[in-house]
Amino acid sequence: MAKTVGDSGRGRSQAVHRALKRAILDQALSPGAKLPEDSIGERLGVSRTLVREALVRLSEEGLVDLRPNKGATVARPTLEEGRNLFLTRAALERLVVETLAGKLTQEQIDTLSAHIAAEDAARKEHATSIRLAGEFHTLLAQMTNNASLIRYVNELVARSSLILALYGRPHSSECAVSEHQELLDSLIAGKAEDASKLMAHHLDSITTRALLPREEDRNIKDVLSAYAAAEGLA
Amino acid sequence: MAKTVGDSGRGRSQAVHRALKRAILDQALSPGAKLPEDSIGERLGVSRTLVREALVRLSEEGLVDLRPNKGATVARPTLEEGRNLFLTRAALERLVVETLAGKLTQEQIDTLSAHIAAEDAARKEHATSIRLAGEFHTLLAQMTNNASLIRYVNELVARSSLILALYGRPHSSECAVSEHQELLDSLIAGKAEDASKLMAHHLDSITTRALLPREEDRNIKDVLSAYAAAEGLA
DNA sequence: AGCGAGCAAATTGCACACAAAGGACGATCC
DNA sequence: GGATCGTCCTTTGTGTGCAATTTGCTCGCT
Repeated sequence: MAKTVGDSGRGRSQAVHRALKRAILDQALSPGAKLPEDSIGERLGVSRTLVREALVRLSEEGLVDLRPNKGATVARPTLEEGRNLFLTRAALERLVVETLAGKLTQEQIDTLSAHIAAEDAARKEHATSIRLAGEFHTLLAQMTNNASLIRYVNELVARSSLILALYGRPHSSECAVSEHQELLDSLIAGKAEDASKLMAHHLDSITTRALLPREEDRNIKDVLSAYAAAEGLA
Repeated sequence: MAKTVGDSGRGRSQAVHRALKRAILDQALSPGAKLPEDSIGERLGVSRTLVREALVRLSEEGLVDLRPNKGATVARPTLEEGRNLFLTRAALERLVVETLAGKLTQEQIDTLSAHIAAEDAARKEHATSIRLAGEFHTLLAQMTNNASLIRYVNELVARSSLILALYGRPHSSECAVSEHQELLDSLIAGKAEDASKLMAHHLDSITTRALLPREEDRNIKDVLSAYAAAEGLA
């Protein structure tokens, strides 16, 4: 394990954190997967101490579930949580666009345009395209210079990947590229209202069109309660 | 500092976390204060390991600054960050009231009314009154059943205490009790628009009326650069 | 005096060791 | 045959030791 001095500007636990985060977002580790401290540490060449620290951080970010004495697993949000999450996202991203409308510098505009082009180019590769779509949103957030806003949007976008991984329709293009373009146009034009509406619609359409329940995890309780009722139980 | 076995459903690091959080919010530890792992652990009767874990959590919550090799200090947000934070809060709490408008159960209404009464009663005690005012907002968030929303509002409310501790006008009543009452009335009446506006105004008035710069920490760099220029340095 | 090298104290970074909890498996007892 | 209990094994919880880094201070040099 390369331990070249500059491993990171900072402690190695950050490196572990990033590695795991990346793995999760890439779906190399799928929701529900166990994350034993030992094996991870071994694999990454660090002690459990550091892995543990990274796991704590990830759990604070909502990417990992940490259950006492039972260890860590990749988070497995419910569909309900997913919907709520997108609601929260909408609230925050609304603030993003309101802040940005009419205030983008040329440089920022270029950055965003380039990104949209990249999204368009990568349209075929499902995985890449999801990642890029997310990045567009974090990119926007970044431009607000509002630290807490940036942090939360980043976090929610990351978690959205999990949601989509679990409940996303197989081949839907979750973030229509054209919608990003329209949004950008509104922002440039300084039409805060329009941009706001577009963003709201954009996110809303994900929950209504792209998310759908999976058979295999209709809540066990729900399933059982139906059967229970049929049998006059509970 | 009760340390009775049942400390919490969970590990003792949670207890440490809560203890520190409480201490910070009570301003027993003021912004900028050093938080050495050793002394804290000693004082709380746990090892550095647990303290460390708690500190990591607190830093994720933004209550503590964690700098590599330099240890932890109670966070010291800038005024600018403070303003942005309230902007973010407004965006989220807007969602809270929109979600809740016209949907409160009688029980919830009672809870909120009782809380407002308590706020009114404690109006004299500055510290208590700040805490209660914050709790009103977290209470509202709680009622949305939206996990991420709840988490973020809690976090932001907590951080708001820090901001107010640093930049709050000495004797301003940061959250006018009457405003909470009005807000509740609108929510009960199901007037989402009104409630939304009230909340926005409520939070906005804090930033415009209650926050003011402090002399002693005009950004050190700014201050110094002025002096440096005067002296022909840098 | 002023300045910097270098030493010493305090603190963090990290790994490891041991204790305890949870779970799997098999023996035992109705 | 099935349920229950006990034992072993795996994984987590927590304390402690040692290395590394930072910081402040002293001392000698200019």
